[in-house]
Amino acid sequence: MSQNGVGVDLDKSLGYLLKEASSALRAAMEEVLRPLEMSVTHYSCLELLAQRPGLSNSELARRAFVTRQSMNVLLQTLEREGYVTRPAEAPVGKVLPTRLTPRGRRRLEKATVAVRSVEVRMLAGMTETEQSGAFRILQSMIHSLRDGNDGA
Amino acid sequence: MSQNGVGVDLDKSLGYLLKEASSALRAAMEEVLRPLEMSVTHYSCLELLAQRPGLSNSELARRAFVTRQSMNVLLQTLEREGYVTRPAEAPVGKVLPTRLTPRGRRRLEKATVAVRSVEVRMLAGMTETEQSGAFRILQSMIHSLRDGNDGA
DNA sequence: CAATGTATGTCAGAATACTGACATGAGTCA
DNA sequence: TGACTCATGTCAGTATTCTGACATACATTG
Repeated sequence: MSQNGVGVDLDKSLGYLLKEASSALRAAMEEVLRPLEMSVTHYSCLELLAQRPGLSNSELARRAFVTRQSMNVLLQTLEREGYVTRPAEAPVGKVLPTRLTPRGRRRLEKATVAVRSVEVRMLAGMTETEQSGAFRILQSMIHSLRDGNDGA
Repeated sequence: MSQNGVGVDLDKSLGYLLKEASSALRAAMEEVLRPLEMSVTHYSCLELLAQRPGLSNSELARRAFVTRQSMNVLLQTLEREGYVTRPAEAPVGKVLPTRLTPRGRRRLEKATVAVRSVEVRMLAGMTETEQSGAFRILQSMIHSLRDGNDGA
């Protein structure tokens, strides 16, 4: 109606839709995690550690899409509350491998169930074929975006 | 390798991939906008106003995926710097329709070109069919996630 | 072996976004 | 008309994340 032909056209932009979907997913996760008094970032960190025990602070940060400084303050909190442990001294270099405590594992279990329900809901109405199609397409986007990071 | 069968399996999770893609897109946008001294949120706001002149603060907030309080402080900044204008009094109700100034429009133009190049890069390697497939799939995810927001 | 480059953990301050709260205006309904 | 509900704009305080900076540890290279 009031399009001025500038060219991006948010209604048809895949980038905008990507942001919208990601935002909706985050909101849905926050909603089911709130009763457990856990934030999305907390959950991500614990889930990462369950699947890759011994991950370092920096590695966790990269995989949770935050800076290592942010992850560090999160880990300090989780450590103080007894959900994760880190050795006092680094076995090698400065890298401190982090692990879930039994308490952390218990805390994660409920959250995992809640979050899985969200993912199931998100996938509702999509066939197997569509799901693997979505998988490929998202990977393609990520790859293309990362490529030109330092390109002139 | 060290999968413990918990069930989510981030490597195969569409939710995780969605977050990864969204994060990569945001990083790419930040990179091309940095030389213009503009943040992604600034750009989003201006682009929204270009396509939908007269949008209110609350509407802008919803479409930029931030709270109306955050958008309000952003608008105050943009207004002070002369990129947007709002009437001193609301024509109807409390809603203040916001509009781009010529200066704001000029500022947006360069940013639009930069951001479009990112979107083009993201779409590289995808056929037309894949792009419309991605569009449908993302819309499906959004719809499914919004549905259960007030369920039990 | 020494120099350099890269990656890590961490502290401190700044920027950004959020939650809570309030008053105001419009719509609804009896 | 009056009570009620809802959405908006805005102020204030809180929380979260980021940027900048530093020391340390390993790998590479001459």
